[in-house]
Amino acid sequence: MVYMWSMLYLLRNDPEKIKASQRARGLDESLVDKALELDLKWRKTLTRVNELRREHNKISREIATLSGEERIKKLEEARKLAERIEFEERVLRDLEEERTRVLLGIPNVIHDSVPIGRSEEDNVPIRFYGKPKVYREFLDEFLRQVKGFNVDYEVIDWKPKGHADMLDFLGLGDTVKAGEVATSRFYYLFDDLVWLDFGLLLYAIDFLSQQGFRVILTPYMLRRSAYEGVTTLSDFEEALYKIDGEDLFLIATSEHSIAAYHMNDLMDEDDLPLLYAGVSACFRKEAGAHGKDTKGIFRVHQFNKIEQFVFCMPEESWDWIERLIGNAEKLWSGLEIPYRVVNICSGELSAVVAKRYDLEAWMPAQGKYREMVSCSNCLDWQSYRLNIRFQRKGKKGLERGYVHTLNSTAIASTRAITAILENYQEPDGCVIIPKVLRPYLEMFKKAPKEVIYPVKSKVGKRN
RNA sequence: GCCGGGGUAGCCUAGCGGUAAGGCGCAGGCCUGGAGAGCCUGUGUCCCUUCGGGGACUCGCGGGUUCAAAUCCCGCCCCCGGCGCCA
Repeated sequence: MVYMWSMLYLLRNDPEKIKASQRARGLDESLVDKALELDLKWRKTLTRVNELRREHNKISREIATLSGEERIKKLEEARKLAERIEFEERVLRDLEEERTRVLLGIPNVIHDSVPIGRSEEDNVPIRFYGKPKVYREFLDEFLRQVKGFNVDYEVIDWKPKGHADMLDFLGLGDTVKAGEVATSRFYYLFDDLVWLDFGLLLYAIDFLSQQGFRVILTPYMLRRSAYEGVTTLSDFEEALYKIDGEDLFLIATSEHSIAAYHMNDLMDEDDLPLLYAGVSACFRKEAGAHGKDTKGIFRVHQFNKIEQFVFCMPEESWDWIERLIGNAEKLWSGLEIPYRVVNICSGELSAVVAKRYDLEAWMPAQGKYREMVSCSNCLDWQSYRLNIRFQRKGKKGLERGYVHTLNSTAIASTRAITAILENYQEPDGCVIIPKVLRPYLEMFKKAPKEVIYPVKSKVGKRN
């Protein structure tokens, strides 16, 4: 069995598969032919260089045993050969760089089960949970999003407040002041919402640690060389904050620091899978999102997140993606928040990912299902770039290859809070606390236990 | 930040201008009633192959000197110890 980098393997053995993936993503498929040609040239050149080097090594070895005329003659010969080798090596290096550049630029090859499509509209819902509260005016919109599934729902005649309005109404959040001192998309949260934030995180790590996930706190910054292994170049401009004057980037998710944790590692098959429940703040520029979700805390530059991360054997990753989305569903059905799981279409997938499920919570005030969880199989896209390998006993001694990596949100705090503020909102604006979170609030004397009520701000500037 | 020591194959260790030595682990083979011990071979990356094998590369990373660099020179990264600073 061959376990080379899957992209190079496919290029040499099944280039049509890469082309089909490129087409499905709406990208240029001629890159594949270009890579194929470069690879062929590179291999030919390498063979030639190897022959020259062999000759040079032979002469060089002879020189050590010679003296006088003979030695001088061979020295001259070696010098000339070295010049030629230098030239050919430059050609080789250029070819290799170009081939690598093209290959690294090709997005992950999508899985057969990924729906072909261009936009959000082409994502395919596969499961629904819960009984959404649907405001009468959103009924058509809701039915459209249910796409023929038989989903039980409850029509309500009062319009829930949006989560942004709820921050003001409850007096527990301030995005205006945050905008003044930081920029927009930041927030101050107070009291009950802080307890709720922590409660959500604790709930998630308590659950995941019982599923065999190792709880892990990670660096909040990574150097570029590590970061290049986990994401695409465009993310460095669009998503990541850079520390001024230093080779450091704030992490957008602990997925990145966890993947990087095993950079250059070689794992025994017996050690896999490795399961991690990452705990971290996440920092995102949201550069391409002007005008979207500008109010409130749905889309922010900084939030807390519990992340599931798996390193596994290649043949197990398609099983693991189902288990990860399953874990996320257990957490969210535990919260009793209505959601649907969608299979993300080819055109919406990032380059890193071969397949992705999103878990989208029903948002009663928006009349929409909105993304809460993103669950992805990255195959060897990250592990190749980070050089994370496994070894196993094969027929001819040890076999080595690249592990597969997967990641999935468990709970991202601010988004989960928005979902709770809208789904657990009573007509009077109070918010019931999901039962499953209550144990994690019990331990704090001042934390809310059953209901979040509006408060008058002690600062008095707002409300 | 300063001074010293260090980074060698999966792990540990030698080598300090002449083409990576040794040990452990692991795999295969011999031996055995079986196991162990012992002995032999192999052990990273890549290319070519008529599938027998042949060859190149690899000593933290990147340059330089040389016919030849793990070894000498320059820059950078990381680890350990000490000093300084510090929650």
